[in-house]
Amino acid sequence: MSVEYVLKKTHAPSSAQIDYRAELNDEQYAAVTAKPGPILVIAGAGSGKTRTLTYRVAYLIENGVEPENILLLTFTNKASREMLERVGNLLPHDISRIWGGTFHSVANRLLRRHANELGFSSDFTILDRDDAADLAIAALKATGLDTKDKTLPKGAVLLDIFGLAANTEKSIPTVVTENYPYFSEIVDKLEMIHRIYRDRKKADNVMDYDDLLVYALKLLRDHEDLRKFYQEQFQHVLVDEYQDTNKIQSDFIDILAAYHHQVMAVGDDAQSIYSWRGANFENVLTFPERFPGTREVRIETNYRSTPEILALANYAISANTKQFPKNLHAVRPAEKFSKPALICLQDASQQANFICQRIEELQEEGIDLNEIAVLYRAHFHSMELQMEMTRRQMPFELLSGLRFFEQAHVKDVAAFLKFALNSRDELAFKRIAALMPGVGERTGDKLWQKLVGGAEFASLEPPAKAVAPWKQWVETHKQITTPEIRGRASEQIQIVIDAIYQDYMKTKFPNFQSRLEDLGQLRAFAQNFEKTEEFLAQLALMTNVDGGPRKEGRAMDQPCVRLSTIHQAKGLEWKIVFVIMLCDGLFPAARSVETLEGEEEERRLFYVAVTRACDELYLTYPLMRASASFDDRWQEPSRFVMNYPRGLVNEWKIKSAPPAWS
DNA sequence: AGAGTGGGCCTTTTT
DNA sequence: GGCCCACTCT
Repeated sequence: MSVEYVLKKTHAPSSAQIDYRAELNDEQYAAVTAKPGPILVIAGAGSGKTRTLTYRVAYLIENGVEPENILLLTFTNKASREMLERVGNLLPHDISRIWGGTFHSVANRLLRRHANELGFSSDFTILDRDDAADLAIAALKATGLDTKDKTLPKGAVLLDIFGLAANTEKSIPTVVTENYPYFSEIVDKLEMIHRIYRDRKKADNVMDYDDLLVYALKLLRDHEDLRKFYQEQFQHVLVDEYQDTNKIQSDFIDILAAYHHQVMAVGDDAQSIYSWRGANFENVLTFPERFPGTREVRIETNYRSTPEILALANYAISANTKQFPKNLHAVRPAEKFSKPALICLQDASQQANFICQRIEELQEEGIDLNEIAVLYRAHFHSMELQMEMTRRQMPFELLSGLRFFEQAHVKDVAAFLKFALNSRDELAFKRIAALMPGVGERTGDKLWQKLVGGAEFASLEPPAKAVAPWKQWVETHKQITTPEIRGRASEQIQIVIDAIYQDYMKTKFPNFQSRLEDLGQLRAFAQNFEKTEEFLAQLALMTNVDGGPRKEGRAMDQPCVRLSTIHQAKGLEWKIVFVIMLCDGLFPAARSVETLEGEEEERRLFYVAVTRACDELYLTYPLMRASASFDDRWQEPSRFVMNYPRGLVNEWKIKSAPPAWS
């Protein structure tokens, strides 16, 4: 395949400002300066994956590729922003024209331009998971099925089934057979619910997360002109975390790259942790088949961790049967105190105590709190630790749990804006309606039916109790849809707060002040957008990691410990890492170890966790999980920390604390 | 009939 | 802490 025009020399390479040879190792250099064509980079943990991608982008631009001809796909907005920032620091060029972002945000960008080709209008709104689950249940009800029937799946489960079908591009029956055999009796019903759910979204002009990918791909498949346009535009497609792509994402890449064939896919099969979302690391394996002439580069030098930490990581992952052979080696010298520590505690509160105490000691040694992270399998594993840190006034930031956007008050205010923008948004309408006294699900639905039946919004008749606030809503709605204000999200938010929402909040929430401050931040965030639909889309696609402001009783920018799920920690690193709650059944999760695939994915997750650590790694497990709502339960240590070879870890003895109830 | 409230039960991971 | 269900109140 000849693609001679790609490295056209509009800038002479001699003007290069970057000394690639000096700044990269041989493996990285080979990837960064590879000739045009498909490239597969197998990069181990901590080997400079981000660095390689960043320099590759810089290299392309220095060699005359225009920024808008580059598509850089990542898994999180944070990763995308960091990479683009680093490219910007390397080059004097204007890099804002690079197409960079998550699969979902790039799909969103395409769909905003071309939604009308698909029967949507370009101001469609995006459903978050809760909204989507509600709509799925509404679809179930619409089929006439009995919602009391316990054999029918709940909204979240429906969504999982539909989502897996979308992400793997399989039919509902296939997904049910392969992944949900216990629903095979009701597969017809599931298909019916799915059809209604899909039609409802279209009628309401809303899309769920999976739809962004589904419709973006459909757009390219069904419209030859658009397909050609974007295929020609994206001369270079670069993909981070390729091992976590699923069928629909890899098809999206393949179709966009079908003209230029210039894809750089970077990944590590050992870090594939999203199979439950349809991710299939065999995409890595089959890449060379799909892109003939693929050049393979392996980056196996780890710069991040001490050899002792890496030894543990390599030992842990070696138990997996399904993996590509790799030889990840450390460049850092062995250090005296860098052997991972394994610590057994009585229960979760003693564990929390130990961690806080150790962190305080580290602080005294001069370690910055920003250099410390505590990682766990599931958000609720961090509860006792959060309480202890709060008690000690130790500043921390939560990367897991509810996102900024998912908090009720943020969603409420956003609903006003959504409905103002898209009067077909049923969920937004019903959400606001339900804020009114005496209005619940039934009344909300009746009012919606009247509206759909052609009634004027202003002439709807709510129950007597709700008349006054309803009038206020009508008035507010008028204000935020005037031509001057429509589209200006920040002002709209202020109007909604002043006119109606503030009064509601005072009566509804005990922590009214703090929520009001949240909304102030929401307003500030909204000022970054020129159009309300851009603001709302970004809000829906944003995770709390990506800048959703969160405060746990601390000032902004104050150093703090990070508390994160391992999934959220992917791609990040800290000097000091604690991995907690290493109890069998919690990590690995009980439900995951029923199959070999499940157990191996948990082990990869453990591998990801330990490879986040640069200098010190602490593995802790409580013998008993005590919590307010559960009976105390004895726990077995995680299979991932049992039977280590001698010398791999230091087992710390903690003198037993007085029982929690004394 | 449908909105609001209190008690019991269980907790994966996310764009 | 959150969700669901059953019960009570309007």
